[in-house]
Amino acid sequence: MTKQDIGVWDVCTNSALRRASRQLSQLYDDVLAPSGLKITQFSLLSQIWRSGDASLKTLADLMVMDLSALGHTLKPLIRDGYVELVPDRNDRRVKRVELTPLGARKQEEALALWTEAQTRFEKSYGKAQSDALRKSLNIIAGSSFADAFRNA
Amino acid sequence: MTKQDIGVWDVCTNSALRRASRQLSQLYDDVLAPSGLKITQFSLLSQIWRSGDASLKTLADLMVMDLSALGHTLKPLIRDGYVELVPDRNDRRVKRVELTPLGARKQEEALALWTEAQTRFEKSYGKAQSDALRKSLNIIAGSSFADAFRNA
DNA sequence: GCTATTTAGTGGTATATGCCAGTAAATTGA
DNA sequence: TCAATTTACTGGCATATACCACTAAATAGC
Repeated sequence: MTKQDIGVWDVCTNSALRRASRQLSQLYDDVLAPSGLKITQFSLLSQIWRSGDASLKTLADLMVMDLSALGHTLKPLIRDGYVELVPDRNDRRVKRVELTPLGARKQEEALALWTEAQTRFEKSYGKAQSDALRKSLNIIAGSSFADAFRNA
Repeated sequence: MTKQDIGVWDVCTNSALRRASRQLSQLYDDVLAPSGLKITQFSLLSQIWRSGDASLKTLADLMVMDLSALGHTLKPLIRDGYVELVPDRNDRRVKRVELTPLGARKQEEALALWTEAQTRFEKSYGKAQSDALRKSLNIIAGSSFADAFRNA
C-alpha cells in the first residue's frame, strides 16, 4: 500500500507547496486571461505600485526573489511598456522600478479580474481558512523563518 | 500606511503561495546541494519511484503538471541517466516513466539530505503545523478544489 | 586620497513550467 | 471496415526563476 497510495506531496512540504502553486496559478491565470496578464505579472505590477519607486534590490528582497530573476521577469513587462527602470540620481548603481501610466491602467484593469479570482478562492476554500493560510505562508517566506531553518 | 505596509502577499493567496515556494525551495535546495539534485528533481524521482511505471500522462496528472511541462522537466534527468522512458507494449502511444538503477541510487542518496531538510522544517515550523499545512495544500492541489473554484 | 571591499545590476546559461500546433496511435460510430 | 474523434506525446516558443561571472559605483580602512 505505501508506495502506491501516498504521493510525495503527502510527505514533503516543499512538494506540496509547489504542487499547490501550480494548480492555483493555473486557476488564477484562467481568470486573469482576458487582461493578457498572468498572475505572476499582475502580482509584480501590484507590488511595484505598492512599493512606490523601490530599487530592484529592494523589490527583489520584498518578493523573496533572486535579484537577477527579478530582472529577467521584468523584461516582458518593460517590453510591453508597463514598467520602467529609472536610474537613481544619488546612487548611480541603483535603478528604481516604476509603473508607467499604461502599466497602472493595466494593473487596474486586471484588478477586477483578480478580485473575481480571489473571491472564488475564498468561496471555495473559506474566508477564515484563506486568511490563516496566507499568514502561514508569509511566515515561511519571512527572513526569521529562513534563519530558524538554517540554524535548526 | 496602506500602500507601504502591506505587500501583495498579504492580500493575494496566490502571491503568498509562490513567494513561500521560492523561499522554501531555496532552503531545501541548499540542503540537497551535495547530492547535485534540486528539490524539484528529487521530488520527481521520488514520485516516479512511488508510482512504479506510470505513464507520462498519469504522472503529470498526479503531479498536477502540464504533460509537456513534465516532458521538459524530465529531460535533464534522462540526460543524466536517472530516468528512462519505456514505450508501452500494448498502447504504442504510451511511454512509461522508470527510474534507472542509477536513478534509484541517486534518489536514495538524496533521501538522507531531504530528511535533514524536512526535519529542520518541522523543527522550525512545528510538526503539527507542518502536517496541517500539507493537508491544506493538498486540498488546493486536488481536482475537486479546482472544480469548486471554477464553479464558484 | 587611495586601495580593498561591498553593493547593485547585467548577461549568459540552466531548470521549471505552460501554451499551442503537429503527429501518431487507438477508439468510436455509422 | 473506414472515416472522425480522442488520446498520448513531441517540439517550439515564452515566461518564471536561480546561479555565476562580470562591471561599475559607492564605501570602508588606512
